[in-house]
Formats: sequence, structure tokens, C-alpha cells
Amino acid sequence: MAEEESVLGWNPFSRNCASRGLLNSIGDKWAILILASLADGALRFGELEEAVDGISQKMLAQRLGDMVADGLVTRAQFQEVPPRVEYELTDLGRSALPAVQGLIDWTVGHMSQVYETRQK
Amino acid sequence: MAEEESVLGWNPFSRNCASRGLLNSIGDKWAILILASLADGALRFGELEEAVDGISQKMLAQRLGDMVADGLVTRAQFQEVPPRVEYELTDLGRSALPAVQGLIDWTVGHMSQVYETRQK
DNA sequence: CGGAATCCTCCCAGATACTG
DNA sequence: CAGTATCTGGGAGGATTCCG
Repeated sequence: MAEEESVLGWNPFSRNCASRGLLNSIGDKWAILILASLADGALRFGELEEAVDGISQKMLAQRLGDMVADGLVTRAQFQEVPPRVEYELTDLGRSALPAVQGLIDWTVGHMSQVYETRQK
Repeated sequence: MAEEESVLGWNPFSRNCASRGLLNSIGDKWAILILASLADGALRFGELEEAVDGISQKMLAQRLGDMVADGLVTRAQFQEVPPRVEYELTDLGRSALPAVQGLIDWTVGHMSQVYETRQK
């Protein structure tokens, strides 16, 4: 370890780095839940609204828009009545699943432990 | 999959759930970087400030406080002149490393790909 | 050196209402 | 059904200053 400036060698989320916003996309609370919710297949807007408990329409639409722009999710719009829109993970989005799921699993698994400690 | 309400079965980050704030701790942008920076051993406050590029004193102190309260990090204060304080991962904090590192690795690995897509 | 306190700004995110 | 538009408050987070 010659460099002491950054333990990581470089900071992938630095404000000087183009990818800074990437953590706000992949690391975002809602994005993680949306990603995980889409793990088993495509979902409609309304289904996502129920799957991601507590999210507002605005946040859902906003995050979905970002994720589509980032190439993590595809948006398929069917010209029907009533309107129908389905969101599905891209290959890129699916490639992020293990990392995302790992974070969720850890959180679920150690939640109670953290919560106990936090009481003190 | 009988339940359609939540793809995860339940939402670990729901606002109705005690662990909602947990993602704001473990999923937080700065917390992730601090955690990863401490992977190789204890660091002083100033060293962390350099390791986590772009973080302000305020944010560093705030996040470290939260992480200590959550039992992810220990704080060791030495009565010397000049003062010295070292932060180190607890076993719990270390247990989160794989998940955290997985997220960082994915981000670093697919960053350029996302950035390209985002241009369009 | 390692913070805490203060101030200030701006963006996030919720609520609500409206549209195709 | 699947969104946008608008308004608004609260909090994240930066800069600066001061203290033990």
C-alpha cells in the first residue's frame, strides 16, 4: 500500500468522478428495492407501487426514469385501454442483482443486532 | 409466489419498519466508503478524511457517530498530545464488508457502461 | 488533532391535484 | 392506469469558526 491518499486507490464516488451519481442510482434506497422487486420478472407501475412499500408515485416514476436512462431497466409501453406499462431488468440491471441482494440480505440478517446496539 | 403485496415478502426498509433507517446507515454513500476504507485496519480521523475523498469534516464526524452507535465501528481515544483517535471495524462491521465491497465492485466495474447509456 | 457549533443553501421527497 | 405539475418543508451537506 504505497498510496495513503485513498484506501481504495481512488474514490469511485468522488465528486470529481463521473460516476459519483451512480451511487445515487444503484446505492439509492428506492432503487435498491425496485431492482430487487424486479428480480423475478417484469412488473407494471402499479405493481411496483405495491411491491416497494411506502414509495410515492413521484419517487417511483423518478427512480424508474433514472434507471431506464442508466440502462438498468427497460420500459415497455402497450397501446391498450386501459394503458399498460411494464418495467423489466436489462442484462446490466440483472448483473447488479447479486450486489444489491447481498446488501439487502445483510441488512435483514443483522438488522436486529444493529437495532439493539443503537438503543444504548 | 402467493403474495403479491411485496416481492420481497416484506419490505425491510419500509417506513413502518424499525430498520428503515438502517439503509441510511449501511446504504449511505459515505458510510459505504468509510466502511470500505476501514477494511484494512484502524484509521485516524484525519486519515479517513483523506481516504474518503470529498467528504467534509461534518459528514465524516456525523457518519462515524452513527456507525459507532450502530455498532459497526469502534472509537478509540488516546490521551496524548496531540490528541489521537482511531476508528476500527467491529466484527459486525466486518461482516458487512462483503456486501459493501460487492456494491463498490459492481459500480466500478459497470460504471463506464452506465455512463455511456446515460449519454443518450 | 479531532471534533462541536453555527449558519446557510439547496435539493429531496411528500402531498395534492390534474391529464392522456 | 400511469404518469406529470406544482408547491412546500425538512433535512442533507458544505463552509467557517471555535474549543479541549
